[in-house]
This record gives sequence, C-alpha cells and structure tokens, in this order.
Amino acid sequence: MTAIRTARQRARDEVTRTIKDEARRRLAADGAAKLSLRAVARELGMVSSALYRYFPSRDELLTALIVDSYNALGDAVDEALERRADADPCARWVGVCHAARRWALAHPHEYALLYGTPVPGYAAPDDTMVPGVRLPLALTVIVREADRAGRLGPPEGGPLPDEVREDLAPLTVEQVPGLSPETLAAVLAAWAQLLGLVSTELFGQFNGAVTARERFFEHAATRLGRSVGLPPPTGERTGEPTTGSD
Amino acid sequence: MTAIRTARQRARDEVTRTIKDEARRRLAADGAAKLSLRAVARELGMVSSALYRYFPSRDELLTALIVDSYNALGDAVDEALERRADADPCARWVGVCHAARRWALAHPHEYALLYGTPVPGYAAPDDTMVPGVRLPLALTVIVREADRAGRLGPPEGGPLPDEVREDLAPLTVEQVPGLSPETLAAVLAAWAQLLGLVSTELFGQFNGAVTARERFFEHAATRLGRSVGLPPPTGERTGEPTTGSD
DNA sequence: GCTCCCGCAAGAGCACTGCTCTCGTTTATG
DNA sequence: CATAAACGAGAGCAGTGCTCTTGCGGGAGC
Repeated sequence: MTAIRTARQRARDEVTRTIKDEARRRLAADGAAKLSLRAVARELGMVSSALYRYFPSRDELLTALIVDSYNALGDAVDEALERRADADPCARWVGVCHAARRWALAHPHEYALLYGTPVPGYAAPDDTMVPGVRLPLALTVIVREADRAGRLGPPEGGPLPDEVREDLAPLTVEQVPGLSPETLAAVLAAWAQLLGLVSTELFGQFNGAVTARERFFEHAATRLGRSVGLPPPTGERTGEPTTGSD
Repeated sequence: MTAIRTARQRARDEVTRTIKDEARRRLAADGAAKLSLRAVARELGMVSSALYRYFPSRDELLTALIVDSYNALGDAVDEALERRADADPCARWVGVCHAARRWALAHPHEYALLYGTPVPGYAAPDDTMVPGVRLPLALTVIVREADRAGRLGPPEGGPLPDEVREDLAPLTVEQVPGLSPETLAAVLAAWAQLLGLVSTELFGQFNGAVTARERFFEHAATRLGRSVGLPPPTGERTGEPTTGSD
C-alpha cells in the first residue's frame, strides 16, 4: 500500500502541487503581502475553506513557497557553479554571484520572500534551513576548491578579532572543514554583502543613482571575490596588484 | 492669518502628530504588515473614517512614517559623524556604520520599512528621496574629508569598467564633486553592502551561524572602510599591507 | 450679532481577508 | 459490508481598507 500510494494520496499530491503553482503565480503577480488564500482558491475553482485541508494556514503555504524558492535559487546557483567547474576561481565566484542576481531579478517577489522583511509573527521552521544555506554553501565551495588548488590568498582587511575567531571555530570544523576562520568570516560577510547588493538594486534604492546596474554589480562582485582571497583571473594583468605580488 | 495659523489648523497639526505617534507605536509593536488604520483609530478613541481626514490612505500614512524614519536614521548617523569629526577617517567610518546598525537594531520595523520588501503597488514619492540619501551621503562625507586630508588611497579591487565610470560621471560632478568615479562606485557598493550586513543580521539570516554579531559587524565594517580606500587607524601597524606599499 | 459654510467626527456599508465549524458525500480500510 | 478517515461546500465570525452620507460646531463674511 505504500508502493503505489492510494489514488487518494496521489490526488492529494496533485492538488497540493496545483495550489502551490497557482500561489506562486499570484505571488509573482502581486507579491507576498497581497497573496490571499481566497484568491488562490477562487482561481482554482474551489472554495477557500477547502484549501485548509492542504495547508493549515496561510503562513504554512508561504513556508512551502519559501522552501521551493530557496531550492530554485539554489539550483540556479549550483548550475552556475558546475558549469564553471574548471574555470578560474574568480570567474566562478562572479558567475555564481551573477546567477543569484539574475534569479532575483527574474523572481523578485520570491527573492523578497527569502531575503526581504520577514513576516511579523513568523519564525522560519527548520525545513527552510537546509535549502537556505545552499547559496552561502556554494560560495564556500568555490573558496575551498581554490584553496585546495593553492590559489587562495588571505582575505583582505585587518586581522580577525579573537572573539569572532572563537565564535566561528565550531562552524569551520563542522560545516566547512579546512577553511580558516579568517576566510570563513570573509565569505560570510561577502554573502551578506552580496545580498545587500542585490536587495538594494531590487528594492529600488539605486534608482536615481546607478543605471549601468549589471556592470556595476559585476564590478562589485569581482571586488567581493578578491576580498575573500580569490586571485584575479589568470593571465590577465589588471595593472593594479591589490593583494600584492607575493 | 497665516502667521498664527488659525486655531483649526493648529488642532489639525496636533491631531496629525498624534496619529503618527500612535502609528509609530503600533509599527514598532507589530510591524508594517499588520499596521491597521482601524487599530490606530481605536487606540486614539476615534472612528476609522476620521483618520482619512488626515491621511488619504494607509500608504500615505506609511509614507509619512518612512520620511520620519529616514530622518531618525539620518540623525543617528549624522550624530555619529560629527561626534567623531576629528577622529581617524577609518574610525569615523566604522562609527557611522555602527550608528546605522544600532539604530536598525533599536527600530527593526522602521528599518524594515526603509530597506525591506517594498509594499507591492507602492512607489516611493520624491519626499523620501532627500532624507533617503542621508546615510550614503554621510559615507561620502567621510571619504571626501579623508581625501581632502590626503588620507584616501585608491579603492581596493580591479579597475572600474568604462561603462560604470561614464554612468557615475554625472553624479560625481553634481552630487559629490571632487570624488573619483572609482571611489564613488566603491562607496555606493559599500553602502549597499552595509545594508546587506545589517539586513542579513536583522532578518535572522545569521541565526545558526554567527553569534558574536557586534564584533563580526565591526570587523566587516572595518574591511568595508578599507575597501573604499580609507587607511587603517594611524599609528597602528596591522602587519598586512593590503593595498600595497606604494 | 447673525447667517452661511466648511472642516470635522461619526456611523453605516461594501468588498475583501484569514480562519473555524458543520454538514453531507466520497473514499479507503478492517 | 461497515466504519472511519478524508474531502468539498457553505455559512459564519472577526477583522481589514475605504467610501458615502449625516449632523454638529466653530470660523469667516455680511
């Protein structure tokens, strides 16, 4: 009975997926704030109360969408990561950053759902943790593989305060073994700063100032990669040996 | 009659201020998403329709709160800027970053109103532009005064793409004369990245990873300052000449 | 001083929302 | 076959933003 899953169960999965699809559509149209269960139900030709058989509340529906969105972003990022598996570390870094930004621009409301204002009484359940770290994890992969290839320098900036070093120590041994606390701190900061670049552009804060957004972002992402210790692309002399010629 | 403003007008201003105060209180309590006109009116002992004599819509009320919040943040930042008027440029930079973060932590919902998910159909009116640039403007002030004191190096990272240089050229002559496009681009990016650091922490994205938040932020802010060309604090040898010994 | 008018608060009402409960019906299982 | 679980539909509750009408009262003009 667990093999074929009763016809009812399959119908349930089908309806669940249909609801999520329609919800995603309405999310893309109007944003999370105006996503209404009733509208989704109306569009699906059912009555609002029927939706509660599938999602106990509106927030639960949003959680499901959040997980899906994290995974969609994660897929886009991983794809960029693997497509450039043999490329220069810096090029990989910029490629992953570009993939994240592009996904955000293509799905602004979903991005806002992930990294925008959290809904008031809502605490992200653990289900969102695993897919939520896929983007920062992709960044660490680049750095670790660059390190393994002997192409990772020390991160830019001053020495890491002891308190931060001790704070990040457990993470370095559990999650990303082989990475120095300095580099991990730099990657975490770069991740947050990457989100800042994307959010600031997407939420309209650059409106009066920056118009060459893609180029501006690329330049910023490149500097971000360099700040974590990735070398400039091989064979290219940028004319400005920032991290020294050592 | 324009001098004293008729008693009616004064009463109107009084009520307007009272409404905004109560709205701000409810905003701090429940967040922008659940800010309801009816609740504000109820708390004030009036009926909801009466509020529409003062604010034509809920979004207009939010706009008023946004302007106030931008100014509150701007005041906090300017205070930090002037208190360290004679300090080291890098210390000033970090001080301003700290002031922004502290204000955000103290007023999370107001910060979210400014830099979080924009409300769906809402376009920020021009009233919000001037107070909205006070934070990035404070950052440019630090950099410009450091430059005037001969203590500003070139920003870290590769050369600025021509497209970005031309894009930012008008800004450099109109808004921040005397700043090179390279530095302006670095400051704009640093601003967005600063928002990223604050938002990521405030919106709970660091939850499982970083616990020594203040120190982590300070370190990241310091690196940010260095990335725009500010020198490390005088008299301190950090032992790592990142931007070269030129 | 009197009247007229306009700003104001109140209330009813509309079209929504999330969510709960009940009521038959359908479906799967013992 | 019978029983229990799952299901869709509908009514209903409390709340929302917003509009419209009504009546009151103070300020302005005669």
